[in-house]
Parts: sequence; C-alpha cells; structure tokens
Amino acid sequence: MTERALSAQMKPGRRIEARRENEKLILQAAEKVFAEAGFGGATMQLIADMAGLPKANLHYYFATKEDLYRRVVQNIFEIWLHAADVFDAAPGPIEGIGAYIDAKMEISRRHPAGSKVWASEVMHGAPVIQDYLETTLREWTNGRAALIQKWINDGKMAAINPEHLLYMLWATTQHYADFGHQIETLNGGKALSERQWREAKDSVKSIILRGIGALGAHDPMPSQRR
Amino acid sequence: MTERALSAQMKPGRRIEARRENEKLILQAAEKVFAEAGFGGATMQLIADMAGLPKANLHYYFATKEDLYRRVVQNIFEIWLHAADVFDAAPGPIEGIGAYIDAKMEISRRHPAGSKVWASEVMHGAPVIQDYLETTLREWTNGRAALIQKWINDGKMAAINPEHLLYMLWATTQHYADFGHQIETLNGGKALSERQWREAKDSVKSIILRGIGALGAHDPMPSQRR
DNA sequence: TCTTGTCCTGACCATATGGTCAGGTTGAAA
DNA sequence: TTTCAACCTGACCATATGGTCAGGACAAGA
Repeated sequence: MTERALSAQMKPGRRIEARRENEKLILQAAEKVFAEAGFGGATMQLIADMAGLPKANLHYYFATKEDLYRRVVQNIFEIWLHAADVFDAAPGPIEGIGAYIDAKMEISRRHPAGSKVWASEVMHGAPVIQDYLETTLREWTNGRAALIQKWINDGKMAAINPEHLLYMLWATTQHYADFGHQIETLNGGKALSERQWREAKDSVKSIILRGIGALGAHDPMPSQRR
Repeated sequence: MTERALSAQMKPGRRIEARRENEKLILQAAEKVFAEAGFGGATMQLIADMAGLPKANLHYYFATKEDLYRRVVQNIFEIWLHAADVFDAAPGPIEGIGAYIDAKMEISRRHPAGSKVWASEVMHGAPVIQDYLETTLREWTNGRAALIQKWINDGKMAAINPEHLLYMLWATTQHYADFGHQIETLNGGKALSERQWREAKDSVKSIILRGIGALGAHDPMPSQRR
C-alpha cells in the first residue's frame, strides 16, 4: 500500500498540509480584500500581504486574479445555498421561513465579507457566475417558490407572490452584511451587540411572518430556541 | 444692466449652456460606469468614451477621478433623501410607509445605476461619504424613528423596533435596483414588466404594512392611485 | 543517500491608467 | 474689431499592477 492519501491514521503529510493551509490563507485574505475594495480595487499585492505570502506565491496557487476571485465567489455561493436546507424539511412557513431567516442572518453576521463579494458580483452583472444564476439558483428558486405556493394552497399563509417574498427575504437578511457599515454608523459606530442581533432577527421574523399571514396579529413569536 | 445671467428671456449663453450640458453628460456616463465596474474597475477613458468627450476634457471639469465619483455619490444621496418627504406629512403608517415604499421602489426603477453606486460606496466602508452618514443620515434616521415611535404610541401600528423597520424598508426597496440583474435572470432574462413592478410594490407594501400591524389581516390594500 | 517533482520567490516585464501640460480655439465683453 | 479668459485636447509621463520566469529549496519515495 504505497497509496499515501488514505492511510488509516490520516497523517496529512507536510506537503499537502501546507498546501491546504496556504490555500485557505489566500482565500480568506482574498475574500476580505475583494469585499473591501471590489474586484477592480483589489490588488494581488494587498491580498498577498494580508495572507503573509509573497505575491508570486499567490500565482502559484491561483493562476490569475480572476481565478482567485471565482473561487471566493463560489465558496460563498455554496454557503448561501446550504442555508436553505432548513427550508425544505419544515412543515409550514412559521418554521421554514423563520429558520431560513435565522440562517441567513447568521451568515450575514459570520460571513459579512463573503456576502459583500457576492453582492458586488451580482451588482456588476454577475460576470463570473452568470451560469450559476441561470441554472442552480433558478432551480433553487423555483423549488422554494413551489413550496411556498403549496403552503398558500394549504391555507397556511396568505396568497403572497412567492418570488417577491423570496426577494424580500434575501434583501432583508443580506442587508445586515452588505450595509453593515451603515448600520454600525447609525448605531453610534459600534457593531451590533448580541442583544441587538437577536432584536434584528426577531424584528425581521415578526414583520415577515405576520406580513404573510402565517402568524396572527396577536400570536406570540415562537422563539428560535428555548 | 450688463449682468447677463438673469436677463428676462433667460437665454443661457452658449458657454454656460455647454458647460451644464457637458457636466451632465459626464455625470451620467460616470454613474453608469461606476455602477457597472465599481470605483476601482471604472476608468476615466471608459467614462470619457461613454460621454463622447476626450479624456483630458473630463479632467478639465473634474480634477480627479475621486472628485467625479464624489459628485455622483452626492447626487444619488440627494435623491435618496428627498424620497422621504412623503414620509413626514402622512397621518399614519399606511400612508407614510406606503408612500415611502412607492417612492423608493420608483427610485430603484428609475435610477438603478445610482442605487448601485450608493450600495457600492457603503459596502466599501463609505470612504467618501462617511461624514454624511454620521450627520445627515443619522439625523434623518432619528427623525423618522421618532415618527414611527409616535405612531406606535398612538396605537396605529404594532410595537416594532423603528430602526430595524427602516433597515427593512431600505433593504427591500433597494434590492430591486442592486440585485436587479439577479431578479432579471430569474425572470427569464427579461426586465420586470409594468405589471410585475406593480406586483412587486404591492407585495412589499402588503407584507410590511400587515407585518407591522398597520393593516388588518383582511383589510384591503389601499392602492397607490385609482 | 540519491533523485525527482513539487513548492517557493526575488527580480523583472509589458501594459494600463490617472493625471499633466503646452498650445490652440472660441465665445463674449468692451 | 480687439482682447482675453474660459475652454478644449493630443501627446506625454510616472506609476501601479497583473503576470512571468529562472533558479533555488525541500519533502518524500526509492
């Protein structure tokens, strides 16, 4: 058994361990720089400095700036998509949409840079992930829209246009990442506290769930966890 | 009366007319290019070409790329702020917030490029309009939040956190500009039709107004105009 | 230990870009 | 008609940036 990769004790070997490490370092730095400066404003030198590697080394791992950028965008798209897993298993809009809002708010909180890169990419006409929009995202959207329509038919919520409801969910949750700087400024220059994040989530869930008639005007808001 | 500027028949004079014309041409082109490419990705040459002027001429009107950019951002901020005029005179949330949503949706529709530039600026940490955020926008926000709080106290809507409600309004309405490309792609590659825009506005208003308890679950949605 | 292919990097290059400027043009005041 | 300041622009420059490459270092299999 000279096959090294799958040895039982899983000792990675310095070589591939370093590779993994460096790739991760570069991707993290790239995400941050792309988020802060945009694709055009980001420089390989800046990313290199932030990653603590010589610039030429970046080009060893990622042939071009665009390749690196593409990887960053794909990574966040992956995260984005998986946030929807909670959506499907749910018996109704209160659980499904509620959990989806929680998940997406958490992404905005934990991956603000990724969210910004994604927003930037779409705003500029999706030059590198247009095909994903037309395939994966379209299917995803159609599937969720159908589920929402089913909830409507079952009388679990009011007759809302499912697409526009989805846009509203995306818009509202991503706003806390993309416009985080504005929110922070209006919050006296301080990042939202734990309590404020909870308040944000509750506000969003409360307005939307009541707004789509899934929650009666005087029903209590079911907490995320108790 | 050698004072030329204010002659009764208001003949502008070729000189200043041309100046106004060129400035407008440049600003329009710049808005578009900045929106499509971001500050870093935009080039003076591209803006010049789109405006149909030699590059050196841009620098006659705007000393630096940053000056030009700043003007573009300030312009959209102005439009943005004035959308709120409808907010104040309103007797309650149905009229006030309803009209505000209409106004901001209309901005997203008519000035998508400006909206994107604004979004980009904020996303990148507001390098050029930070002071506006801290002064004008903060005052604006506090004023509207107070008004919303008053509506709550008067029993005209549920006890919602006013700031988060405002964020939601901004997020949802701007989404139709900033993520217009995504929406268009999901719409089969076609821009939203007149009917779809109306549907979007109605969906947003319906969900939010019901969500904040300003509209009973079965009240009809008051139309914008009839 | 020897060999080899992967990994790493300082130095370098071609190009693109923001910005300048000298010199020409032109509208309009006198 | 004269004058002149505002306006315009082709040509140019300094710099920044994405990307290349030759040659060295090093892990790991034989």
